[in-house]
Amino acid sequence: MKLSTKGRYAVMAMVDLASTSKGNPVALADIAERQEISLSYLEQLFAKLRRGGLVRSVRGPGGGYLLAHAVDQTRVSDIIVAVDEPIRATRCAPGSPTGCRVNKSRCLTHDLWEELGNQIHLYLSSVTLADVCARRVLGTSHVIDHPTEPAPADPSPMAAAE
Amino acid sequence: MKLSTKGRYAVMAMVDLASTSKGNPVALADIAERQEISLSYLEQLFAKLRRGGLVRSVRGPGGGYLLAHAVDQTRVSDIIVAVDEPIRATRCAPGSPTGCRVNKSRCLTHDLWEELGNQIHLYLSSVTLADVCARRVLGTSHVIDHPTEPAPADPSPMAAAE
DNA sequence: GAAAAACCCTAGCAGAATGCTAAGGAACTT
DNA sequence: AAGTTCCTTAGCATTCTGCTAGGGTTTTTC
Repeated sequence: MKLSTKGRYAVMAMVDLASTSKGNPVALADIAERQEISLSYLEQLFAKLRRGGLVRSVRGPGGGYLLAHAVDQTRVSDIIVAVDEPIRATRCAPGSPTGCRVNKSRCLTHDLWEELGNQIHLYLSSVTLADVCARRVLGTSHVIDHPTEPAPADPSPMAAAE
Repeated sequence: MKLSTKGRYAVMAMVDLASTSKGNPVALADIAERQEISLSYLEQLFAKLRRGGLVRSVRGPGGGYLLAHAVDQTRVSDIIVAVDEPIRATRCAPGSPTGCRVNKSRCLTHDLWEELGNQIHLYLSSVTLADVCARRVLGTSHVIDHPTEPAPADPSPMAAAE
């Protein structure tokens, strides 16, 4: 899982598609204009989304793209996974626990990143296109409990993910 | 907040420092060798960590770096925030809700990314250096509840965060 | 059946970021 | 004073991102 801007563009386009299409195909050119994304770039993204089974295409005049599933069945995590290249195993191997054993502490951090990936996926799996369209996204930030003492007061409020 | 490999290197180095130092300064050259990171690159990272108030430095022979706070007071989120440049506001402004109003649906996704950033920060704030050293990282993946129907069975298990 | 509208595919490219090297300096200890 | 370590800046090769260019293929409509 790679959290890049590419995934953000794909989600923006899918939200546009979901909120524009009432069962009719939506032309990429329309999405490109509304979202201010280059048409050719969009075409590349939708090619991946189609291979991932998230959208269906209709060719010819009056054609365009359709959601393959209902809006409440299309999860944000699926979009990002479909669009972003899976992995670039620079140092550690992705899934293998024996992959990185150069040093103990490196393996320790490996566990941390893996769990972080789980957390991110967990959250993005809980949000569907229907949620984003209906603005049902904010307001459920509650603390993830963890087997350690609670952290002190936050000295540096973080910048947003963008 | 930017989740890059730079932050991973910094966390690796800080874990090494935490587990090596018993109140004594640790030379960067030692960390560089153990973690197989270029010394000069490490120096750049630790300059940022020092400016962020996460480590103290001792110059001269026998010198090196010390944690500024106890291991259970140093959170992973602080390390990443200190090392990664804060933001590259390509399209949307980071905190301002009025920043991106080119289109309705773009603002909708903006909320999504902001909440995702909160979730990531929340998790990384809950993990301290002490947790990583003691391998108290895995095993607490529970579902984040969300005001939507539960997603169907997962068709595509995700690759890890690395 | 031709024209037009849309999807489809590949190659490549400018700019930025990443990870790193190089070089020199400043401060501290012995 | 000499050595060890931190500290800073400049620059560079590689990779990724976002995009352009240019060509298809399929389908509908006239």
